[in-house]
Amino acid sequence: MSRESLPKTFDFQSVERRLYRWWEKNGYFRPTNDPARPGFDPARKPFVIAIPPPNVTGELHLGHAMFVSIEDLLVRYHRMRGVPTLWVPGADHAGIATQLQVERLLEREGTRREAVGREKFVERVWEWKRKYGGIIFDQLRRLGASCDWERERFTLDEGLSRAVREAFVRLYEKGLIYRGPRLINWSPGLRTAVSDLEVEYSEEPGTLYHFKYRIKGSTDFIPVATTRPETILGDTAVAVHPEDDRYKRFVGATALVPILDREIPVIADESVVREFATGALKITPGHDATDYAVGQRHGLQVLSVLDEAARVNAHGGPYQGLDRFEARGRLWEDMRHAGLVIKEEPYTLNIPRSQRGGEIIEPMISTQWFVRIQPLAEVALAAVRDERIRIIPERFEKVYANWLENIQDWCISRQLWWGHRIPVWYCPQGHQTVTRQDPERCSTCGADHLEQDPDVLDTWFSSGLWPFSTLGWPDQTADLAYFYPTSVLETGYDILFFWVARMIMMGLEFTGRPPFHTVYLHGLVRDGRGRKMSKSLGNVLDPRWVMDGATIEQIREAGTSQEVEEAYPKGLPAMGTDALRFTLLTSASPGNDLNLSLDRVEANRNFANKLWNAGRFVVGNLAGLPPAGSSSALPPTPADRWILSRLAQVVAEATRLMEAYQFGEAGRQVYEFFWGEFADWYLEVSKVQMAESADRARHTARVLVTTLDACLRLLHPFTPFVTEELWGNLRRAAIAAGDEFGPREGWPEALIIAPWPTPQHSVDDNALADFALFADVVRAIRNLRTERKVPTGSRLAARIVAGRALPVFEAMRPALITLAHLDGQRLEIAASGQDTPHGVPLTVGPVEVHVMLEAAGGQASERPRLEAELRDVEAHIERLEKLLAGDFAARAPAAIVGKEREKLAAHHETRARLKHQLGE
RNA sequence: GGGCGGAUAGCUCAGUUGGUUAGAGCGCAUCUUUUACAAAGAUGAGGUCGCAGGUUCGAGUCCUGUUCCGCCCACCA
Repeated sequence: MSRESLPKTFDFQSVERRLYRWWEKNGYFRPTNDPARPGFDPARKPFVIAIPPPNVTGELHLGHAMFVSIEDLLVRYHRMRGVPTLWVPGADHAGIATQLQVERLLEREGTRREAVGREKFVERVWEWKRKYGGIIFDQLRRLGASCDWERERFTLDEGLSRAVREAFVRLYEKGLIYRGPRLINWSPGLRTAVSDLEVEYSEEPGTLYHFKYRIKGSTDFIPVATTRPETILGDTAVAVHPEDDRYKRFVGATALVPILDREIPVIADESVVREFATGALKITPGHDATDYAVGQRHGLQVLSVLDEAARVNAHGGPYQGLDRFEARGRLWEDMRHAGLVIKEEPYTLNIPRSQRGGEIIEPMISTQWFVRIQPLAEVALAAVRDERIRIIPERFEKVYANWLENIQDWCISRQLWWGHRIPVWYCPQGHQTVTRQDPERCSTCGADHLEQDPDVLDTWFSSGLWPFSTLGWPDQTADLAYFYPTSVLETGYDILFFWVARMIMMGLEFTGRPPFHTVYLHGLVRDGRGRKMSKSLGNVLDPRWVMDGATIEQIREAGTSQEVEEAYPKGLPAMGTDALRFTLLTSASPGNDLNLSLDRVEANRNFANKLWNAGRFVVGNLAGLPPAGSSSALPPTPADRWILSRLAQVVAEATRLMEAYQFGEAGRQVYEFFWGEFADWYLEVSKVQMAESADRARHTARVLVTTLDACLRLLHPFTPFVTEELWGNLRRAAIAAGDEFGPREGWPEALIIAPWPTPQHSVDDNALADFALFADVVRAIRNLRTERKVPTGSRLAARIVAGRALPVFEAMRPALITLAHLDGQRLEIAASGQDTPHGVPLTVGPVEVHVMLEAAGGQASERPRLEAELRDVEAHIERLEKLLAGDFAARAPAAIVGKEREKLAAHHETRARLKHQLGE
């Protein structure tokens, strides 16, 4: 009956949502040991992951699919190992990204944020967040993320805002936060400062402008080159190398800024590269980082010539009000007329662009808040160096160290409205008041007219607190005491500096402990040809299409590449969450980018279906099982011993690999075992065994249940849905079939909380060898059938000279007949051959097989094949004998040498067989 | 300029303490719709593991050099 109740293909579409709701409703995502609940045991060590909080503006993409797959795998694995497990979900308010969304909304309404006003605007953003902020969580659920949703957090919620405030005040009080004018990266479009990390440099063709810097009171000039002529307006020195014979006589002279005729000094500085361009350098401390450093060394004036929209300001004289690029052109033309232009040459520029939107960033002097990062960086560096934190893959430890060793102070203020307002108040005297509670009066002079700093904090400031702020910090909550530090921090290597390093710094600073002991970094998901997925390339693959399918119209509408269209002209078939997860988990290795191929996802969809059907077979057989006969104690068959030995090996190996963070290999091993050994071989043999007798059937069913159950458990962290659904059916069928089919400790209520398997049987090496030989014989006969084009339906007679493997072949006789399509009436199995060999001779190691092909050619035609085999074997023998005669036998480990000796012995045996068959 | 990664079958990729006949999926060829599964089964073809040296009894795996591709960091205008 249940055979009929299970559909032929796995209908993941309907199953996935149902199971997720069921898991969540039953509370399986909550930690089994919870400080808030009765029976709490503080001594049990939990496994904890803080989710990398997606942006509230987020749309599900393959990066999410990747992190959910890996983190959910870890979480499910530890949960099954019986460890109290917590995965804290949440979202990031994502300052700029979210503010832009709402600004765009206002634009459509025909207004702007400045017109709406700060308070109203922020309210609009909250409104927007309430409306769309939850969508990303539904999408994470779709991927199977088993987070504890009752602990969901948001970087801008009340508790986390308090944490941010506390962190800021503490750093301020320690003198690690300061405010001041510095050269920072300015985004003229967004009108805010951004951090060094938010700037990307892109090589672009441009021009190097050569011109004359006139010397005051002389007709002499110094030739200077620049890529940005408009910055001439802000020059406050001309620098030459102190030992440059061409120019050193000018040092100390006064130069005249072109057009403006402002007087500036000529200085000498070692940093000037004599060989580059003209060998003389104009210094613009107000708009160039290098020049800023030179200016600091020489006490030069710092002149800002651009306003916040990157237009020339009053210092620019006649160019005031012009956009920087327009000013560039005008100034250069004016200089040409003034005879100051030498030449223009094509030059490749390294242009700083905003990571968001790509607009050109202008280095500018601006008063901002900074974190003095050195002391924090040193502690963070030590934590990795002394292995309190381990990074996987290891090579990123060097990248991490290199960054922290050369780190610059962190600009944390942003001129935005959406975010954590900087908790600093100014009185009319300009005193700063920084407190945990909003102050009434100035802490210095007592003035009661205070104004709060208008800026907000960099989003990463709050994310840096994430592992502990989500657990209640700064309050010493029970959650914080029990679940902190977290265990593994898993994320993409692209935010190692942005997020991981800052969490480590902040965690150590505020809690005195590393926020996690392991950092696992995954690579970026790229398209099938290795390109970054981007809207402009039109190669973005939406994970929802992969899971649920997409029509060709949907794909075209999203502007996805030809590639997908060509491969799937009728649209993408639905392939399910499990297939996507398994693909991401098994085809990627840590820290390496993955070119996702849809073929692979499809193959794994087929794997899910394979699981489903093999499971269906086992479940169906349980339902139709005959009642037990008189003698229920039967010895296991060679096939039973083999599969249970292999299962024990696979369980041990998969567990070892999971512990070693080699998830992909663990998944692949179980895949190979399930499909290539259990389904392809044991299942086929089991059909024969089930038909033998009632007792044998029940016995075989137990092996089937044991193996399937273990495989489903091993695979559950990878493919949670198909395994849970199947396991539920298996459980029901097994319970109905009798106690003997259950695990000794009974069936748990759900796979998600079932214990991770441990090896239940010892590995029987003889059983492994016996079955390998059996399978080789079957393959050899099948091969012959194909080679000789024997019709599928016809059965062949055969004679097998099994030697010492006789008992195995006798025991496997019925399976041999079925799998090799032999004629049972005319199959002879003997220990040794007495007669002249007849039929087509095959040699499988120590076993000699003669297959009777009535219609086929004579025995003579077999000579070439047998001779070829003999040559092959003799080559092996020669190689091995040479190997064993050399230093190898003396120097290699005994076990390795022994293995080679065994191989040699087997080859000798084969050679004897072949010679015998050739009549020698 | 410094650092890192990749280069393995036609394609996409595995291959973690070096073990001697290198694996998978897709694709390809031939056969099969046999009651778990055609999203399948059976059989097969296909690789001097980028190149050159070295260490070792033994190298895809370790070392050195080198070529191509990609990434990160960096104050030569």
